[in-house]
Amino acid sequence: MVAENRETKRADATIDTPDALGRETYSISDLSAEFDVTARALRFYEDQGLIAPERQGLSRIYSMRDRARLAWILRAKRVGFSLAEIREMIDLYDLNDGRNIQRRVTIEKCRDRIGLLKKQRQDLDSSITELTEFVSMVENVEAAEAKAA
Amino acid sequence: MVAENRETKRADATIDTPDALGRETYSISDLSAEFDVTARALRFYEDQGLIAPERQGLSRIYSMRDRARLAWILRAKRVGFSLAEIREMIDLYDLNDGRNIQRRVTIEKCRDRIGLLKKQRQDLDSSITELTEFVSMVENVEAAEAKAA
DNA sequence: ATTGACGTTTACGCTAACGTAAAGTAACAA
DNA sequence: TTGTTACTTTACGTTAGCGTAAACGTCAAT
Repeated sequence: MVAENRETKRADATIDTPDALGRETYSISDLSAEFDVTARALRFYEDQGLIAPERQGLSRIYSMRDRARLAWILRAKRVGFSLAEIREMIDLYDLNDGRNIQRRVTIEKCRDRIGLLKKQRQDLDSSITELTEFVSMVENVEAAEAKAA
Repeated sequence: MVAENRETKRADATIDTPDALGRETYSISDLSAEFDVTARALRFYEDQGLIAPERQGLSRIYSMRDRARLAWILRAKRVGFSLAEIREMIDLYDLNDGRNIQRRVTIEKCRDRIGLLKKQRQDLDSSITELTEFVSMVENVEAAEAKAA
């Protein structure tokens, strides 16, 4: 909408990242630029019931809440949740606002996920150390060869 | 091959997890049981060049090294690597054994991945705290309602 | 008035990572 | 000999997560 709001594109915008210009609404290309996802993806998320921006005619108008939710969605994606799972979680949050849900189920589902995530963190740590060690190994070989020359 | 080696199935077998019985070779169903993946998956990984067990006739015979490699592959999968990426990494390791590669490229690729992994770890931490907080919130609401009754 | 930038919907296409028969081989047991 | 069990190959099917036209609306600027 506004022509030049090119505030340096960043793929790492999170839920804690406020819009530098403090606007109240965003177009689809605003958000797709800011979060570095395609408009197609955003429409797809809407199809899947993950987000529901208002409309002005046909055009989508994203609120700040929508923007925060998108950030949340993308982070969930990055840690390996499927879109279906993400929608489930969103439903849990929402339903819990309305407090008409069996909480036991909610809690157990969450606990399971937390367990999985912690496992995943271990794997991640192992991979990081392993890759790091590999790199330094390669570097050492390099140093040794330089000395031999 | 051996009928009853049912050493309690565990999905968390890792590269550091030695076989409780210290065998030297494994059948495809041994490994698929131990790591809780299907035989189909193992054959698929072979198709993709991730692993290459020996043969006895047609049957696949997995060595301890193959088993370790599989554990490694599965861990890489759990942290979000695609099979193609995993094969690349394996190639890096292998080629570096033979030391006929441009190490600079290798190192930079690894550094990039490490960066990604660290980012992923942050996201993971955020998600864990967030989910944990959500759970305790739900529990508190529950407690409050119990008091109100 | 037409061009261009931005938006829309509908709908078919594509890749990854297997699932799932179908059909056969090889060894061992009753 | 006839099963049963464990293994094989070939090959088509499936799901997720979008990509990619096609075909059209809307507004501002030239």
